[in-house]
Amino acid sequence: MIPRQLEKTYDPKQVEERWYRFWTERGYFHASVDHPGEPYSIVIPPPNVTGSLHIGHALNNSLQDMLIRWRRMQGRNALWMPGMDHAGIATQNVVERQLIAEGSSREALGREAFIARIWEWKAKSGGTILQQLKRLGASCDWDRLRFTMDEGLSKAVREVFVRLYEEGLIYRGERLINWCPFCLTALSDIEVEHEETKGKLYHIKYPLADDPSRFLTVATTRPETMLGDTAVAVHPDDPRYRDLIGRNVRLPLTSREIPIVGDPILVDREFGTGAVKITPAHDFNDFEAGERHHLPRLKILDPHARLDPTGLQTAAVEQPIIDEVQLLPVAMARPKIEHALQSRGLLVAVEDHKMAVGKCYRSKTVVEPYLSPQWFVKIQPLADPAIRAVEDGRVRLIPEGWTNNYLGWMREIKDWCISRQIWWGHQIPAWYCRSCQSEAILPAADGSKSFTITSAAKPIVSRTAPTHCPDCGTHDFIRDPDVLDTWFSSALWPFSTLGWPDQTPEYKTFYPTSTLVTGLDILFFWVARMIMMGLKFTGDVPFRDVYIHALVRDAEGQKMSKSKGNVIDPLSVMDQYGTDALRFTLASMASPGRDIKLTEERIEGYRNFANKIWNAARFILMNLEDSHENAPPQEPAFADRWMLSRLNRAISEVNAALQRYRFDQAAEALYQFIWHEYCDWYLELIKPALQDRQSLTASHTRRMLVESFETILRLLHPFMPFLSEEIWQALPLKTRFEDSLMIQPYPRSRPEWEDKEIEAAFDILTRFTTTVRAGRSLLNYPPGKQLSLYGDSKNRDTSE
RNA sequence: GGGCGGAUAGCUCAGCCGGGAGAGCGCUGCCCUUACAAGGCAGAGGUCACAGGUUCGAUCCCUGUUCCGCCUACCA
Repeated sequence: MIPRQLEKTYDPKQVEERWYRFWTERGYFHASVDHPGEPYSIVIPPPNVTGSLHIGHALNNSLQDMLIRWRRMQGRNALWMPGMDHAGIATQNVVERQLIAEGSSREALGREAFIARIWEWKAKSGGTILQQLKRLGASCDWDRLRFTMDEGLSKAVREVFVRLYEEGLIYRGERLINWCPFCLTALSDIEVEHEETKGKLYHIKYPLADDPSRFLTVATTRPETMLGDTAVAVHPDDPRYRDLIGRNVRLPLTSREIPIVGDPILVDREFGTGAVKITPAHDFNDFEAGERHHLPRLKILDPHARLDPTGLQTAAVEQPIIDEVQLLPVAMARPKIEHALQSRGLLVAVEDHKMAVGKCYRSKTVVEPYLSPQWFVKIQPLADPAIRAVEDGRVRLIPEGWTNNYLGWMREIKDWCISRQIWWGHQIPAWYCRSCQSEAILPAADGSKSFTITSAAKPIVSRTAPTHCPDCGTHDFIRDPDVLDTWFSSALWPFSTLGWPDQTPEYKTFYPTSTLVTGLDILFFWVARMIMMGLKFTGDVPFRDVYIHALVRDAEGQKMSKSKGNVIDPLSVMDQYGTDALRFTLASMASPGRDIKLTEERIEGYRNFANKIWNAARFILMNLEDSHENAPPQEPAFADRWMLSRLNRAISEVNAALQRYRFDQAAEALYQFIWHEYCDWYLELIKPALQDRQSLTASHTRRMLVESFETILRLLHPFMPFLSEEIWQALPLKTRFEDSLMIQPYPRSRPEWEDKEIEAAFDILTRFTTTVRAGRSLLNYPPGKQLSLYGDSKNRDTSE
């Protein structure tokens, strides 16, 4: 049976799929609640159902798999919980685009049929990423695969929503929110990406109502919104304007007069002209100022961010102006307004101005502040415990440098807008009685079947559809059409996937989870909210450690994106260099505090490393005898003792590094030891001893070779699972071990292997011995002190 | 505007508690030495961004400057 004939170069294609199937068929990935080991659990950051594997996923999931495989080999009851996210807007957009290509639309289909269509799509082409994760070697417990729209998870969502509502931590109200005019839905603050943009600052003269010869000049970046102004603010202590407070200005282009108010919060005397227009319905600051001064809110934009004719009428805009700008998108209306002001001599100046423009993180459309009835989570009562949990170390952020970021953000956190005006997602469990709330339920302006539920409507929030109205007893309801922010269900992920709200054995065993591995980009979207929800509903933190890894960038340090054409596709990397090479590369580059600039050369280098190991295996297999080795134990030779001492050091370093999430250091230690110590020196040094195959020395050396190499393979396995398994299976160890490397014990450091004297002697020798060949004669001396290397099986490093 | 991180060999980066300047790739020279040319051996290559300070001694600690990147923010 041995030596086995192996090819000169390692060919991952021959290997990977075979072993992955082997592992799954034997159920090695399955974590049982009955397992005697101490639980170790990780929930996967659920990839979008629309997603396909990009390099960031590859990094994120490789690291998780390393942790899981390491812990599993240590004897822990290791669960890696896999799943997918329904990804509300992203998924809806995908299917909607298909419909449009077919000449249809979601409106034409209607809500139910549209949702059915998405499920259909999901069944057919959703979740390709899961197959790709398998190629990566991910040892997830696939039996437990969850989806955020599962019945179980939906139940958790309803439970949380209803309980928060009943406690007054969820409310509905008309507020100014971030609105995407393309997606036609509300967004939360963190779904808006700010981008520095060159804009203009327009200085506009507003004539005083009682003295048209005098003007107040305001500065604005958005002149078109002036049509919705309901006041002008100045600083109450500003001597230039103090006397004007309380008087009115005539708002140009309209027939309205609006008051001049004093507002020290809104107005910075130094900026612009020291006078600010107030447009409460279309600007966040102005909204708040409007509340302070009890100003009306005039909404002049429609949901598409076009000038709304009805709104303009209400705002008493002059008819010729209405005719000119109605139904124009804001960007097109702006020059018209600018021109109108200019022709009346009211435009004093236009200067360049830098500003941050908010864009939708999905569609990249410019986001509008928009007044509409929405649902909110009152966040402060949830944030406080989440702040404390990090402050007192119950949740540890790694690297800890992010802790301050987290705390800073959490202390400034604002209420979370959780309603979205889309169809795909968890529909809000709120109903309205048609008979007693009829005044608050308005038919939609566009004449469609839909309707608008004003903020005055009184919702009935319930886990299931209500049977009768508690107020009037009738049973004619409409359900709130909104769905929840995708991140609402994600926030429950660590416990909803384990069966909560039921007290399942899985929940009791694996919650709180041990480690969360995530990128910085979703620290606030996701991590912070999981901590808040976890503490609120389970009374415990959702995870102990949060390992935050870097972003993967291209060789120029640019964020990878399809539009830039600079993506490194992990799938083609795996095709070309093998999964193990990719995994090892990502591990080696995962040093904290720096983004990863991935280059193909680096991957190639670790492909070579895999090949090096492969050839070391060939060398060992070529030297083995067909018969079993039955030589009596003998003390190891000088070279053996040196190698064992170094191996022991590598074992310590790898374990310590993994313990601290220093994947880069673990990879470095493995690389150094295996290549430059084990291969470059040890394998060379023992060659003479192997020459006389019949000799006792050769027999002992062979045994030492197999033993040490087997340990190396176990040490390597979390990083290069496929290669290590392939080689391990070829080694003649079956009589002693079970059938897969991945359930073998992970090496632990063995103090009796440490031998500082030998190491020092070796260092001195190699300083004067420039070639391996010369070193050989010196180092292959007979053994010095006795070492019980083989011992009996009890002494193996199998014990926990 | 506030905060964080980075600047070390041609390139990509590592350097944990202050004392040796390192790795991979690339480059040069010699080797198909019976595991591996995706390899071996030998080598060249650095004012550790800049300016001060602390110290017997600074890539490392402190201050400031410059340049990059990221996060965050309502200056109209």
